[in-house]
Amino acid sequence: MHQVLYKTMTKKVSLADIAKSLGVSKTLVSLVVNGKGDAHGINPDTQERVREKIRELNYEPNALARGFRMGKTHTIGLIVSDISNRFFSRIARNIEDHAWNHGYNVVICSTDENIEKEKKQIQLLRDRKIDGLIISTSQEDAAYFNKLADAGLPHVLIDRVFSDMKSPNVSVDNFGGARMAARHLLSQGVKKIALIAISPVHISTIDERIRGFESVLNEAGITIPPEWNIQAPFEEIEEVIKDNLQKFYQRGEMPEAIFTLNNNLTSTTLKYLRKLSIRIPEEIALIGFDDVLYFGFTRPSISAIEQPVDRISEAAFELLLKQIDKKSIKPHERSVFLPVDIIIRESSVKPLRL
Amino acid sequence: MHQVLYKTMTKKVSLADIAKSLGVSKTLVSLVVNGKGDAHGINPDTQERVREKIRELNYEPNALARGFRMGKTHTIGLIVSDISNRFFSRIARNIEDHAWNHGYNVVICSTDENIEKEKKQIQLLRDRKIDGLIISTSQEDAAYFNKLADAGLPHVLIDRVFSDMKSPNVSVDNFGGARMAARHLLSQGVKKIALIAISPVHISTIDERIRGFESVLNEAGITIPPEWNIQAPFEEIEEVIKDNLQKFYQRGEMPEAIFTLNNNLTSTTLKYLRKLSIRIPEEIALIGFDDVLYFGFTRPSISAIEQPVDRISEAAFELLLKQIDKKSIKPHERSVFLPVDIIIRESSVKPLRL
DNA sequence: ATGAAAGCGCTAACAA
DNA sequence: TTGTTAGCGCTTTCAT
Repeated sequence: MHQVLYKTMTKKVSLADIAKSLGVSKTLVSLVVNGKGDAHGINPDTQERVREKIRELNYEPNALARGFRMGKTHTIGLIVSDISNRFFSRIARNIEDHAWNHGYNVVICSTDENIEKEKKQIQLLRDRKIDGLIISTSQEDAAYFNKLADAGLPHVLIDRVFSDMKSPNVSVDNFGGARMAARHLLSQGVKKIALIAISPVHISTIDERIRGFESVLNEAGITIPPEWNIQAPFEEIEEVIKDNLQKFYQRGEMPEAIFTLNNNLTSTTLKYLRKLSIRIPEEIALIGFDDVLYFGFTRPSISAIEQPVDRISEAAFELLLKQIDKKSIKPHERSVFLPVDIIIRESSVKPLRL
Repeated sequence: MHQVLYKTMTKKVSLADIAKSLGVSKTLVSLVVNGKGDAHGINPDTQERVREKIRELNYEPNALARGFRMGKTHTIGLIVSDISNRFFSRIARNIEDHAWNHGYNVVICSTDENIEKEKKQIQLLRDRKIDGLIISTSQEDAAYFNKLADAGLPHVLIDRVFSDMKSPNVSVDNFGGARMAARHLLSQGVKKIALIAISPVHISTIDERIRGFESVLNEAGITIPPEWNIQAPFEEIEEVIKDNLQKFYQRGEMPEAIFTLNNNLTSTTLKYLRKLSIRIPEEIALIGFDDVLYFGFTRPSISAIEQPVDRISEAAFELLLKQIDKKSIKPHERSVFLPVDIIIRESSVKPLRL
């Protein structure tokens, strides 16, 4: 056995190896490796000898073994619908930074709004013993997460949340943001308004945005006709938007304004509006939920409801870390609710009719 | 000791637990858990009893322990300069999909082009025993990766590669793409051309794009004057572009065209060109390396060199998997080299001068 | 067809 | 100030 190792393999050097070659115990080495040497009153000389040997043998601690032993992987999961969506990639970036600053890695998963896939991903991450989870869920209710909470997995829901929920969560004022958009549109004198959402509508953000938007219209005595109340399944966004816009155009019955419920929808709508050479905002005004950098310098620039991505990420990570570190979260801190802003640009401002 | 566990903790159930409660051995349970029951000729009834118990006790295999024992984490690392850059978030998404299909998770790290940070990240991932690594490096030469190769860590370099390199890698024709851009610009009759790059220029993609672009200009007897050969450090892209564009504008000495070396640079340039109300393409034509969805429907739409993101990701993952699975990679497969396309849109087409 | 036992690399009681 | 030892949960020879 020994010979075999000896002969061929460049076996990784372990704690035991360096302990043996130094004639000390593994404990000792472990202590100095983890910087607990002084705290445990270990002879500075000995410590130096250990460090020397570590360098000499090129020892690399096996974090996996350590994690196994300590029940901690220093890895968190981030689950979103699509990491290539700018909103989520910015969140990912922010969370990654916070994680890095605290010695954590983050593994990302995209669900494509597929609930079964999402559950599988969560289960896999749990099996892999991640220390915590930040998730923008596609599920329909809080049941699954209440179970997660009971199971003691630190996690926080972001973006999409549920009202009756134990889990810490951070969300934005989707309802209020949508109301801002509606009021703004109304102030431009438009009455014929279309709305483009993704289905399933059970997703809290979408639901709230729809309700907020319609609430203002209703107050003004306006209803969105069914054919202008569009819902596109995640995989069919392109087709649905394209088809509907074309239909409007051909029939000559176009809305005066469109409210799109996320940045992806906004971009896609913009794309097909352009293809049809429909003038924005003259023929159709456009405003979307969720701002994206380029909206600011497109021609026309695109109005949007801006979400505080940095604050979302920061709050989420903080909430997660508290759970991981078993620090208490006061009830009123458990749900972080952030305001949004409306950024009015060219796309939604109707030219003055003199 | 036992009492303590017994009393309070809802200890996770382990293989041993279900083995004990069934009066069988851990081996047996392990075998059926891993679906090797039949192969080892284990009594179907026994197998069913085990499965039953697993359900009853809600047993969840500890993938961490398994990984520790087997020396495999089923996790790969993806290191890029910035995951929120659309180019990389698309790559991430693609790689994540491939990984998921093969039972792997991916942990992402953004380096901000910081070499020291990158090295720390790699080291951390190695300590965490990831099975492999896909990286768009910011390093200056292949030395580090040659060492990685020697150390036996499966990895593949993407996007940015080195010529003298052992590591499998996948890159695109940066040189050729830049030449296309240059030829196109020349065909529009422009002679006064500026180039905006990120520094450090040692990054292979940037270097190649610059060389490719200049080679065509040189052939046409054109040189880019130093003040139009702009290099922006990663953290100062905004400022540098803004300042330079302003300078051109104020002095009234503007180039007729600008070539930007990545999508971020293109967007930022576009942004400040607009702020200065400089007309594109009439006053300044613009073409960038790396295409982004919205370039297609901006007004004007933006010309760009398009990279085959899907193929990059696919090739990279395949190359990585082969290494992880210890399958041989033929020498000629070790470097995947992909073509790029030029997409000519409005921003780079000069109006006819009659 | 099933079981015993060793061991992956590390940490933490407990001893000395 | 340092060492002994017992696991963490799993897989895998090698026995039976």
